[in-house]
Amino acid sequence: MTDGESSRRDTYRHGDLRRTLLEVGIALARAGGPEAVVLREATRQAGVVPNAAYRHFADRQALLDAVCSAALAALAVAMEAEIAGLPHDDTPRDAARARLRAVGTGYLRFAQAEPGLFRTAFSVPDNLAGPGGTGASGLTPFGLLSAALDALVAAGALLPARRPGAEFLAWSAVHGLAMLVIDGPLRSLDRTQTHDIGQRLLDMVEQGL
Amino acid sequence: MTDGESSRRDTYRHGDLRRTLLEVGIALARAGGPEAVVLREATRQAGVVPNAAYRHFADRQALLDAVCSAALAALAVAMEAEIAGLPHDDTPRDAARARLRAVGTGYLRFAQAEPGLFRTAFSVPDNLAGPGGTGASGLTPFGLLSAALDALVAAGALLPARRPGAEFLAWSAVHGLAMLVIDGPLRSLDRTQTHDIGQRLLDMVEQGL
DNA sequence: TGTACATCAGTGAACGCGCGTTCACTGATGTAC
DNA sequence: TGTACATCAGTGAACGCGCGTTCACTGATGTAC
Repeated sequence: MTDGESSRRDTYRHGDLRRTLLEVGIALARAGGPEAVVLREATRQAGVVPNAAYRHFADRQALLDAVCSAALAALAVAMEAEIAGLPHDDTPRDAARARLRAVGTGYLRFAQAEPGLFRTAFSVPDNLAGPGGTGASGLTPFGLLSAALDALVAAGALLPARRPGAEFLAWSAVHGLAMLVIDGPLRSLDRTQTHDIGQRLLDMVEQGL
Repeated sequence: MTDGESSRRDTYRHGDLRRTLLEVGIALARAGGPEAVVLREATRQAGVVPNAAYRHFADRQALLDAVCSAALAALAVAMEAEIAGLPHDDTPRDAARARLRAVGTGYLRFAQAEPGLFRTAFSVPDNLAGPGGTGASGLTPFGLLSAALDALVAAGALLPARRPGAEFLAWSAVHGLAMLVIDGPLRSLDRTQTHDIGQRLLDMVEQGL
């Protein structure tokens, strides 16, 4: 908890410790990835004694799960924002193609802008297709990808026979690039370069699907 | 150290503690990934007091680096083995295509067969393009991919204009699938299913490059 | 409107754990004579 | 071939660290009368 936040605390009761712990946990994940989400550090920053966390989370993993859901939600929001920025005057076919690209671009942008949260979002694999972490549309990142591919089929830009499992192909490509960019040998590239290679990758996916 | 190994130790001197620690370290990484490479556990299994490790490695990171190099080497060997199994009577064009596929297939097979080593290989990103971890050909995994792409250009199966940076596109796709399969939502798939989706992914790369 | 009381959020102290790492040491090895 | 000695690989003991988690507690809050 920052000084600004701790001044909120007029009594020895905190007020909304659960929310504060979650926010601090997200900040920790943002800065250092999932392994940085440490109970003692979270309570320290919340201005509270370590075991106070157990009033609100069963254990460390429960806090991490909550942070992980929040990270997935943030990713979904970033992807939705990318879609929202699209022009509306395209043909249905072009619009569907642009939407798939936007999904991929949003994913890559988020990974680069928030590597800690990105790594956290994928640290509890079960959450991926699971319930947690949706954006305004109510869809998970995976759901957004699936919907974009469905739209591609509906617009006649993807053969229905190629549809099954296509999310895993597209996802693999984009996820792999994200990993190489944030943790791997491409991490020294700047924004422009990664954007370019990202677009080439999305060309490859579009062409290859 | 196993009982078999400890019986080698006829004196209080170990003989080849460096090698033993490295081998134990590799076994730990195989079983639990990079975070399982723990100095105290390695010395325990080597039948030696914890600080004995410091005669052979500057610190824990130095041991991990060595294990990481070994993991990269094992990956390179797996990829080379996949290439070596290719038929020799193809046209140069088909042979070059098959070689790229073999590189990808070897990568995916290794990731699934040895997830712990695979994760360890990528835990010290600098090693990727760096000196450590080559196979019999003297090439790193990255080098094997580059060479396969060069051969594709030489055989006329890839436009030279598309060659620059192509390794990152191909690598992204395959690396992403590997991650989804070992840590992500595809980890419940069996060998056959992952092989199929892997081949579809390689189709996409071939088509899309 | 005022008082008695149950609830339960946060306290204070402590636990055991395993880790990486440092220190001064001992005693088997291999070399020089 | 035999002896003296320097080297240095492995020992034994200890350190400080930060972690997650458990325990019995206290005192502010909000509700029932």
